[in-house]
Amino acid sequence: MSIQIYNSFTRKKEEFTPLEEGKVRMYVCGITAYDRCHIGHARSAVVFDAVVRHLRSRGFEVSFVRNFTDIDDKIINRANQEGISCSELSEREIGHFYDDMDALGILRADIEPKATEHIPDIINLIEKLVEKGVAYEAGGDVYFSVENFAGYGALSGRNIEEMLAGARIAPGENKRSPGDFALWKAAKPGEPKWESPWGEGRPGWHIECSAMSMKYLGETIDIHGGGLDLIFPHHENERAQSEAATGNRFVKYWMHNGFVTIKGDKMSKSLNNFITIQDILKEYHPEALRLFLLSKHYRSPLDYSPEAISENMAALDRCYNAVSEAERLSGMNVRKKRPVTDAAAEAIQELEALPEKFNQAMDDDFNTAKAIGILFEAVRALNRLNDQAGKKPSALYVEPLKAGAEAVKKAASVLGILRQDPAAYLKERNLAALAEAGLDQEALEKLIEKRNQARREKNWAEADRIRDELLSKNIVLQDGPEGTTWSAGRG
RNA sequence: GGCGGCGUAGCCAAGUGGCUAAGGCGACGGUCUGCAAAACCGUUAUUCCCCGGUUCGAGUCCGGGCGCCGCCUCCA
Repeated sequence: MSIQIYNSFTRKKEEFTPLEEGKVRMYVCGITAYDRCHIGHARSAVVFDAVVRHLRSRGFEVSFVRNFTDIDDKIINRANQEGISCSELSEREIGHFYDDMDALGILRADIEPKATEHIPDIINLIEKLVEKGVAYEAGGDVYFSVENFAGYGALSGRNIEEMLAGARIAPGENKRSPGDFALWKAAKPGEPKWESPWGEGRPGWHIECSAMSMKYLGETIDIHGGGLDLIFPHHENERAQSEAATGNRFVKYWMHNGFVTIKGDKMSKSLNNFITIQDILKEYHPEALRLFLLSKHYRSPLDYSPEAISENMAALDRCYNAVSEAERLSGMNVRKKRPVTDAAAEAIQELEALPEKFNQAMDDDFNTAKAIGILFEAVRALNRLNDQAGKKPSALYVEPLKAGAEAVKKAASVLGILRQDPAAYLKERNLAALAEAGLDQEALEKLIEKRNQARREKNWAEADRIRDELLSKNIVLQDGPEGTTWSAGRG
């Protein structure tokens, strides 16, 4: 069974056949480093992270490039507002980007190039375009002439006439035609600038991705990704520049993720309805955010709400509990070798089928929603196995428990969840809840002992009072055969 | 106006022609427990926005409505 990818260019699912067998060249447009990242950025990052993880788990050698735009109008404006230099601003925001991405468990790209470090490559590419007659210099600017590139608009599904009808030339621009876009912008006073054959200036936005993609991955690459909003004009322009320069196809598969909406509207700076990754992570575990971002197919819109993240937190807890319990049970020293129950045998079979089913879902255009469903079914099977192994211990459960826990963790790792040691995850969560309740472990143990004393005396009212008091502080008590344990609630 | 997408249970969400419409959250019942919690088991959409059509057969294809959203300017 091959991998299918929805190609935005052809608007249908296609069988994925990389240019070179077993290898994948992939480029994803990174951030413009001028502000904190919001959930929309997180979605794009998490989606393409899952793509890379899955391709690698399927045995592909992936060369993954993600750029930083570190010179741009937005950066210049923001730096001026703050009274700092553009490089100070972009360095700071790249630092914030890494803080957020590391927390989310986003793998680093193999190469993470910055526009300002590739000015000579950009200038070379522009020169090539000027030589070929598809770009022209005007007043220190250089523009790409869209009318000289046949097929402009093919990616975004629009034709030149329509676009020209609506487009206008802004004051101060020296374009010949309203559809043309800047490859190089002449320096204005006080702006960062570089020497070029057309005088001092700086690169336009689109050209950097073409230059860096071609430099590190070659003239044609397998996958180029980004948010849906990049299709036009960014990717349309990238494609035009690159193919005009080389005469070859630029990208084999274009992939675009859908937006994060909030109350149904697109999250954006102008509507002022965005929420930053940093803010979410103050409230929620990063893996709960990841699970939420992967809970819907990557091309569909995804509506954000705090409740939605909470729901995923509950599901994540269940997964960690199951794996933790399986690991605990498999570590117990049991000598008896009584055969496993029928229910356990069924659960074992289900767990054995997990990798195949999971891969099938992911192979189908990275259907993470389906894959998560399959993972959760496996978690339920693992719990069933835990149940049986706990009730009637047998040495014959040890291997299936270990294998089951491993299979669940392996599948989860493609989604980038269950990355923590389960016991450590639960402990961390519990200690955080304890701190929030204003208790320390000793005080809690005392309360538990006090309650157990009451229980021995069958003073149920007092026992329940203590339990309810702790519950109101989000500490849940569980009475088991081996005594009373406690854990953080899901509040 | 042009182009594109979406409408599946209380909520979120998979499913694009055919066995019982995945899965999660929530709710309810059972096992366990002093009672609970966790876990497990069971129940929770005779039906997929509406109306027509194609077909032996449609949530899935076609036509027409209604509703929502996005792109067309910087945007993941």
